[in-house]
Amino acid sequence: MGKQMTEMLKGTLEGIVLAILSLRSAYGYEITARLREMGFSGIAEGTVYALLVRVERRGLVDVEKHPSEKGPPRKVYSLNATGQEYLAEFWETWRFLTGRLEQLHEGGR
Amino acid sequence: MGKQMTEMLKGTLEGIVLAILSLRSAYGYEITARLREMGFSGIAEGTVYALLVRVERRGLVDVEKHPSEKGPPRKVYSLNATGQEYLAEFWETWRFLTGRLEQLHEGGR
DNA sequence: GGCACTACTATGTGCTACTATGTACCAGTA
DNA sequence: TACTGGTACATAGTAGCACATAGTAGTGCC
Repeated sequence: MGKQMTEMLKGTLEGIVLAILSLRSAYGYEITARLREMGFSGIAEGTVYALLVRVERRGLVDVEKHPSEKGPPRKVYSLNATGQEYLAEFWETWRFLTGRLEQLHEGGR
Repeated sequence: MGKQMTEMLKGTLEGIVLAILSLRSAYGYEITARLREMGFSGIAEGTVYALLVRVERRGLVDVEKHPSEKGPPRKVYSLNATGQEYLAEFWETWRFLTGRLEQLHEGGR
């Protein structure tokens, strides 16, 4: 991963994961895989799990344990009402930022 | 400042400041003021100065001292060739991120 | 038995933005 | 004179995040 991407992901990765969960429930390993499919090839597994622990502790997601055919049981996360509110705020903040940056980028030519 | 914004600015604020400098040279206090005009009302002065020290140390900007009518002399920063390359990378990384997030946002409805 | 894949957990590090505080210089004003 | 407010820069300490690394543990295949 580039250093720029690493820094830029701070703050946004959380929103990305919550957005993924808003589409449908998922477990950690699955989320990591989906991120890779999306092109975030360098995101460390540990990062995703740590993030999930955080959002769980903050009460943004609900958790259920499901047995897995392979390996240890899965912790399936789903976005709850608080999480949805938080995600809405995230999108607002994101829109503000993109607005300013587009402005700057266009001003540059 | 919202907590989300604070985290999201990590990695992007640097790009924003470099983008400002790519339009024209500026000094710290001026940059802070321009950020406030842009709507980033909560960005601390200290943050901007620390950031400028960083980018100077990394050789992304050139510095000149100019006397000021008021207060201590100004340190005027201007983006050099290395900085311009770095900024170009920043825009690429940014475009990648916005692409993925737009995709997610649209998939959400 | 060794390897690859699934699935989660834990520790320590580096980087960044924030808060808070301080220095210093000048202009206006009561 | 003393005080306030604006200009201009600097720094020490804190919190949060992504990373690297390592470990546990089960399954299936050759």
